[in-house]
Amino acid sequence: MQLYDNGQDIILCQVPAFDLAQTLDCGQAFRWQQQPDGSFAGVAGGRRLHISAVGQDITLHNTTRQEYEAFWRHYFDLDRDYEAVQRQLSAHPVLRQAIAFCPGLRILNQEPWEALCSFIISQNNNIARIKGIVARLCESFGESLGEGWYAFPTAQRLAVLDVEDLAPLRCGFRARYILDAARRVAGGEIVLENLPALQMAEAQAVLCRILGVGEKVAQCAMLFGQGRVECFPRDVWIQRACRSFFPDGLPEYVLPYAGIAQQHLFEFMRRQQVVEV
DNA sequence: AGCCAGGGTCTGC
DNA sequence: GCAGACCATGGC
Repeated sequence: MQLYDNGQDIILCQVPAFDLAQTLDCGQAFRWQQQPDGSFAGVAGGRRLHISAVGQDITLHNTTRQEYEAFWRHYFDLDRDYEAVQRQLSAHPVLRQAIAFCPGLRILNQEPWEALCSFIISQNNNIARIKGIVARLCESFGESLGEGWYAFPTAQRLAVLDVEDLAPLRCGFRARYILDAARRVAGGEIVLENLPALQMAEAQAVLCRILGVGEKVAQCAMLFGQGRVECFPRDVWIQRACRSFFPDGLPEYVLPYAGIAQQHLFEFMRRQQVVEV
């Protein structure tokens, strides 16, 4: 994969397995907006980015080589061999179909707090509405990045708020969940950065101390916010997929990358309206 | 109008 | 351990 730096943009040539829409609009992140020309604009890690693609050539606009190396390279998971992972998962016929359906889907390495908070908001909710709530959360309490863009608010900022302060978000019963999470993280009771060192069950138990965090939200927080690609969050779509296609559980060879398989299945099920057996 | 959405909590057996 | 009510909100 060749990299060019023209002084304004970073250009990545022939990036394997990277489709912007499949990756940024698949329900794993909620802050990317597709532009009329098909490119995407958004914020991650307190940084604004505009990203576009021509074929497999990807351009990161208005960023630097340093920012790319320090952040975006890992955020877009560019050091993982997705073709090898996809080959391994494709041993199962349904996964082969699901991967063929969105072969350019990557799992983003989002910030731990943003992932946790976003998926607390996701519970018993739909993606369009999650995006709206997250947008209002950032506009209300995130640091301004100029021109109407805002960082995701820190746990410290949210921890001092009260339920009434979150009323404009219209997030319903989730308001007190957000505040409970923010207070535990800001107070140091839960150090998200330390969780990857724990066994998965142990890390999950820590996350589940937060009000409104159960197994599914914890698995999402670890998959999307802590690089744990073996996590397998089971939402209603994945439950249906498992009932239909994996009644005896996932095959052994899927387990190390169950989270990647999961995201392909999620898109395959919800976008294709796959009928249950 | 009723059902569903990237679920979880609380109560009661 | 497990079922069932309940939780806010909005799109269909």
